[in-house]
Amino acid sequence: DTHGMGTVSAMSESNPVITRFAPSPTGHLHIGGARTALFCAAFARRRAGRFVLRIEDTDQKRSSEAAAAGILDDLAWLGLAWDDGPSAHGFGGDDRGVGPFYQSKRRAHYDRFFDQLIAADLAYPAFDTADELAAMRKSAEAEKKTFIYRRSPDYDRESAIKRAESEPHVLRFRTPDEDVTVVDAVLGDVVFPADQLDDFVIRKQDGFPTYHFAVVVDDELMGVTHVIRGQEHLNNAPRHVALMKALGFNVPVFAHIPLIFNPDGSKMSKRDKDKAVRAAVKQNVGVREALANAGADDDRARFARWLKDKTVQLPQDTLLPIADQLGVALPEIDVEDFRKAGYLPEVVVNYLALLGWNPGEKTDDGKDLERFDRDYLDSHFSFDRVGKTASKFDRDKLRAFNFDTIQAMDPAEFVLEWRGWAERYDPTLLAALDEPTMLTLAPAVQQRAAVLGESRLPLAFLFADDAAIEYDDKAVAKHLRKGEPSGAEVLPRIRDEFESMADFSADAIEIGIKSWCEANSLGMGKAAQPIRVAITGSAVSPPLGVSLAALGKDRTLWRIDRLLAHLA
RNA sequence: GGCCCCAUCGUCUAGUCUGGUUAGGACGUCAGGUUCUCAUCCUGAAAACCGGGGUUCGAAUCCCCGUGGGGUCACCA
Repeated sequence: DTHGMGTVSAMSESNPVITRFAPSPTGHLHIGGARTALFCAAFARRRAGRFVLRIEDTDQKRSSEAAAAGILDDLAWLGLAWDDGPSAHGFGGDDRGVGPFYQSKRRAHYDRFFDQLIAADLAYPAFDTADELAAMRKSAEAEKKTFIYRRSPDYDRESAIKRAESEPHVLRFRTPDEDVTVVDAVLGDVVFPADQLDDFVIRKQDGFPTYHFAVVVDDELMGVTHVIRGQEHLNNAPRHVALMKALGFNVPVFAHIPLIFNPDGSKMSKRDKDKAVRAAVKQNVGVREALANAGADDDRARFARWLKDKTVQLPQDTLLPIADQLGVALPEIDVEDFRKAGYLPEVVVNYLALLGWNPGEKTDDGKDLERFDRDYLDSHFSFDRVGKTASKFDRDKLRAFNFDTIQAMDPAEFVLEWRGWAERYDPTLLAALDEPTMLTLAPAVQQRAAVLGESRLPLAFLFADDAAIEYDDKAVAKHLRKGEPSGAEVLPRIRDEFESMADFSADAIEIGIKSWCEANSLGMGKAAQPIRVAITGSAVSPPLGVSLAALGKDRTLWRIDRLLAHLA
């Protein structure tokens, strides 16, 4: 089997592969969803097929246009180009005429197949209220049985159809009484016993199809050959297969990929951000009091409700400022979070690919191949190398990948990346540093920032007000007062050396300090550490050359003078 | 609870299909070393086959039973 597929029907071997990613637009793209999309895209590329993007917005209450746009943007940032789908970011379009790609605009298609099923008595109206359903579930539970909805034997079809003309109702699918086998490319054949399958709802009271129905119809109409999705959908697969058969559709190959969890084994969800802030707020009585008593009445009431009830979540625009105020780092959950933190898209893609898939190849020095790009993935991806076990998201490893990638860039390349990120997430930084300065700083930052969001950290001394440098007593004692000669004695002399320098570039400063030390038979540390205390207040800074060059001669001398005055 | 999926270092995993390895790599951790500080970088170390039966000359690998973890049981997707 040259394509690395375990179990594939003869049909799908010969027909072009069509995969699809079908998010529902209820928020940003989740990192797990991104991996699903990645596998969809990679598999389609590998088999020279098509990758379809479809927006599942049948839930009118929760879907939003803004969320859909955000997801498209997230996918584009990751470089996950879709062939068929909404036109955006230069991707998408409807070359095969299978659109539209928003389910809310596909009502006519669904209606057609609803009619077909009703006519064949494979679907029927049901009038149970939510309360009645709940009661049925409750009594089933009391008998320690699982509630399985089935049409009763004495259901009167004629009168039900008549009644449906005037009364609110849902449409349910008459599930055939037979076992269903799901052919899965990663899990193998999975058999679901007939008595587990219920007559599930396929059309809601508002006339919209349920997820199960829309998915099945759309996949058929869009020619989808491989359904790649998270393992949480495995239990939906038999429903879909039964529906497909009832409708006379082709049954695609499924590939249910393992789930991604938090390090503690809990589900990785947007709720984690809320949890992190809640924990911090509980710790900080001051902030809690302040928030409880500030803002509009509505805000305060909402905050009180949130504080009391763990199941209530604060909206993002309220949550984020509180997180900022408390200095809590929110866990990255959505693609946007990783982007904001300053991870590189190609790194995220690389790491995501490794979460559940691996090339099984060695590098030249005999290690497992772990670092690869999209081209590699697109030419090597297969389901038989997709694992079956859920994995925990290891941020340290992602960071390490990102760090290595940042370090491997040449400074110009890094600055381009850095500026692009800052433009979106840290405009102040961009305003404070011109491009030549960033280029000077680049090597120092590259070795100290695993993610772009940390690029400010090693540069804190640069952004500080010259007159606001606070001296660390221990550093002053050790590097200025102690020794023979003491730093206090060395500093004025090296200061004069700086003043006389015409070229105050990083290299010139580096060489200047070094040769001055040699000329005076002093170790580098003898000069370097007092200078560090002068410019940072502490004994820690990036290499002096780039630090002083970025600071500029005037500010450097000023800070040295200030320390000297402080010592006097 | 029913049904379904899964099980190798702390984590991601290679090895399992086609039984024979000192069970390999990466991240993290720890210990050394280089360096003007921090960081980088280099070297090294500790660290795993869930348990029990079976098959076999031989089991991480094949089979069975346990145990554990997870998913799912909506007019959400």
